[in-house]
Amino acid sequence: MSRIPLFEKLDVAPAYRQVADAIEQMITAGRLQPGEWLPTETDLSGQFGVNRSTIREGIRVLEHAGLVRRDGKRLRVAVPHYMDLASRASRALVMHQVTFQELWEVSVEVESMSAGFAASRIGDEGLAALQANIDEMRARIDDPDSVVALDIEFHDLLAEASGNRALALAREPISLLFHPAGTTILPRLRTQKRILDAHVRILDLVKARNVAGVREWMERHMHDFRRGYERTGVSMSAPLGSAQRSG
Amino acid sequence: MSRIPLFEKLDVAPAYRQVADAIEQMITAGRLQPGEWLPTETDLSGQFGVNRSTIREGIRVLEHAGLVRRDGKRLRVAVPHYMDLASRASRALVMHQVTFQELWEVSVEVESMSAGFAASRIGDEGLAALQANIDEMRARIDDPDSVVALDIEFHDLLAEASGNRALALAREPISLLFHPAGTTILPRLRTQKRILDAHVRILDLVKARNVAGVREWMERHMHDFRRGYERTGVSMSAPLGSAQRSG
DNA sequence: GACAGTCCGATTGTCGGACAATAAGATCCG
DNA sequence: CGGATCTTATTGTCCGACAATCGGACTGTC
Repeated sequence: MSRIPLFEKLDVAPAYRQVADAIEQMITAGRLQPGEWLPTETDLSGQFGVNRSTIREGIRVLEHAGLVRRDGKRLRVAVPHYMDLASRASRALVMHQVTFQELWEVSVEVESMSAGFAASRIGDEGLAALQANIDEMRARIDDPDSVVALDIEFHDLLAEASGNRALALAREPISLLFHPAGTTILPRLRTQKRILDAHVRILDLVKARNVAGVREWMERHMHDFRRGYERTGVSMSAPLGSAQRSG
Repeated sequence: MSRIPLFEKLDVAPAYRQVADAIEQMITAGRLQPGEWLPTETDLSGQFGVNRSTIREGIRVLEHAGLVRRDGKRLRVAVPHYMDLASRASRALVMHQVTFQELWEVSVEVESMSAGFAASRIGDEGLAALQANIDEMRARIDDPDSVVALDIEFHDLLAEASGNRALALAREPISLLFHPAGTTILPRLRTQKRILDAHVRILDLVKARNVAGVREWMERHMHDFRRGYERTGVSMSAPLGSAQRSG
């Protein structure tokens, strides 16, 4: 059945894809700097020698990939922010029927890592932001939705303060998926106070630059979350999204 | 200047985006199952009441996002594989001028995690694949390019064997960026033998289901890599991609 | 019956031209 | 000089068209 291929599979990419690839390469090669204006569609149509419709199809791709952004009417080159990718990544995870077990396993260590780096590198603004987050959570302690949102924000702030963008990128899709999980758990269990206490403690340890301590407490905090999840009765090994339909 | 807004900012998204969103939502809501055929462009054009060109622009977006795939001529719904996203994620990292330091920091723990899970869950096929990888590396030990590729494959295999897709997704963009790093290091340092030995050892520990041991060795292996990188003289805190232009 | 060759319809990829809406730039006016 | 007005460039969308190509039916041969 499978012979040694004599010829390479010749790839005749449609024109719109070639257009997208060409522009993309131009950008990644640095010949089009972020912030620069992209030529107009008519212009590109002339340069590539293809119809404007074809150009448009190509541009749509780049636009959605976050490589070019619409500023007013015209297009300019942009650096894609992770967030654009994260949402698609988490959708992929849901479609692959990833379980909460998998999600949580990774999160324990990733959040611990993130908190650890933050403890060693955080600056004054970072500390202030975390403090503000805690204050607000204390004020809204009775509103489960707010608490969930602030909980996630707390972790996001830590990740930001970690000063490691590779880490931020890696954890973002996972973080996104914790939101629906949180909203299903909290209202049922009313463990808001417990979350707040953990955050206070973690912030204290971050302030003290206690890397080992903050990592330990973060792990404890995550285990807490897991226990909460289990107590709702939703199976840890059920695919995500089965219990969490976000409207 | 800024009054209390009387009306919400009504979001008049262009038609092609509405088309893309509508189809995307149809898919994520499960009303279009993966594998199903998508209606033809003319058909969609009729259903949405917009021109076919507009439909096409919308479809391009989904296609590039990996949500629909071209099977022969027509389009069918697909589950996006991480790999589609990973390449874009790593490009984002490069454009954000992430440093090797950041990359490595995360990798130490992520690879350790991945190896640890693999040790506790790997099956016979997984072990066989790792063994095959090692055998091949031994055979090609004198070809630096092959060794780099096999090195990365070894780590990818471990991640796959970890049985955690969230982890696989998170580490993939990082893994991709290690490839150029590896190709710059290895030919200069000739540490192929050292890599091979580490892999052998790691596989042994995985076989022995020794989670703690495998994690420790993986960390050692990663520190080795870091030392190699440092010895090339390239700064750990220089942005990725400055030294590593992949043709 | 298996197989290759041929024909036909459906579908995509691409094209050219067109027009309304609107943002950006230029111009005029106080 | 600042603000209102006019122009122009550019995008978003449409229409209609055609060649290329794929899938499937149909046919003839062995």
